[in-house]
Amino acid sequence: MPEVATAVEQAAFVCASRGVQLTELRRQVLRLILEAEAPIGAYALLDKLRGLRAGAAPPTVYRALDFLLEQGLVHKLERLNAYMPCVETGHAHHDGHGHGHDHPHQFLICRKCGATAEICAPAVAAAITEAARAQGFTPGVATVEVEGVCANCA
Amino acid sequence: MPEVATAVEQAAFVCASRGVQLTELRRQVLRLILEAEAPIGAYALLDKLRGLRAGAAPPTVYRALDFLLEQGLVHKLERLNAYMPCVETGHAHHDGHGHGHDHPHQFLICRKCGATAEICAPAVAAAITEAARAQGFTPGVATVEVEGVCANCA
DNA sequence: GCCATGGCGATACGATATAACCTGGGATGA
DNA sequence: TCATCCCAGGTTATATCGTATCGCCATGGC
Ligand SMILES: [Zn+2]
Ligand SMILES: [Zn+2]
Ligand SMILES: [Zn+2]
Ligand SMILES: [Zn+2]
Repeated sequence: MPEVATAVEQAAFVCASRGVQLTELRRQVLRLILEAEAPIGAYALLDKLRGLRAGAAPPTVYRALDFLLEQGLVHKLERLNAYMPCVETGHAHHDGHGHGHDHPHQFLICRKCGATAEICAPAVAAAITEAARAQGFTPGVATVEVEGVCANCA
Repeated sequence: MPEVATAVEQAAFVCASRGVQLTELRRQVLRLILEAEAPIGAYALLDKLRGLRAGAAPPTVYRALDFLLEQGLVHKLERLNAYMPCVETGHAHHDGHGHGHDHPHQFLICRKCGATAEICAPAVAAAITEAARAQGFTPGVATVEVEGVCANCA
């Protein structure tokens, strides 16, 4: 998977430009998430990580996940308790609505094959903001996860 | 709380009309969820339930929750791993977009006080459906949970 | 050298959720 | 009447998800 290596290098560049360290452990965890074909749970990740680091324990993987989540390199799927890579990583040519870090996003989760796509639909974010404000609510981060059937499985 | 009793009776009516049983256990769990001031976790529910049923165990509460979720009487907040009553229960005079069972809904979760409101914003549902279809994805149930600050806490 | 910081190994624990098995009661139908 | 089935729910154990805490070591100012 050459695109995995590319994504890891982009992540390393992003981290370097922010003055944070993409250490070997974090790199390994990111790579495992990138190699997974669908969102992957923390303990599945731990099993795979043990192939690379004998002594890995839950805090090992959770600390790496915390870092990757903070940096916006991966996302957590709340419905699945699982993690997947952010598709926006390394899109340095983008700007505006927060690409690369804490950007608005939505997920489409296929109930047949489990494939999950991250999309960025400004119209959805705008509708949510408006609906929240209509209730006097000041919106922050919105979790949007849609279960359904993907194009391949239809 | 007279409105709790009313809501339980409405739920009983809805269940009877569907030919399913709102048993004593399910009624107790629904009542505890209705009495909670914010979304309540399964194990907090279990603690309270033990005041009513000495031998209650995790499966006791999870089975009741499964039933109440299936019937659309309560909702699960994925970000919180907690449960709250559906505000639409018993709105028999409503029809159209699925009131009372599997209806589109969104949640506004206050990060200060934890108060959570269920809203129904058709514009949000429409934007999500459109964004999903644009990807060739056939959308089903959408989880929308917005973290932010409520009107009281602003 | 000294100390602050950050990464991470290691143990333990808490919180969330399900699997597997069994019992009893009511409906159904011979 | 009795066999049969389904369903609710009790019981025990286990899987999964996530934190708290301690301590070691390397790095980098001072
Ligand atoms: Zn992203
Ligand atoms: Zn699919
Ligand atoms: Zn509802
Ligand atoms: Zn509030």
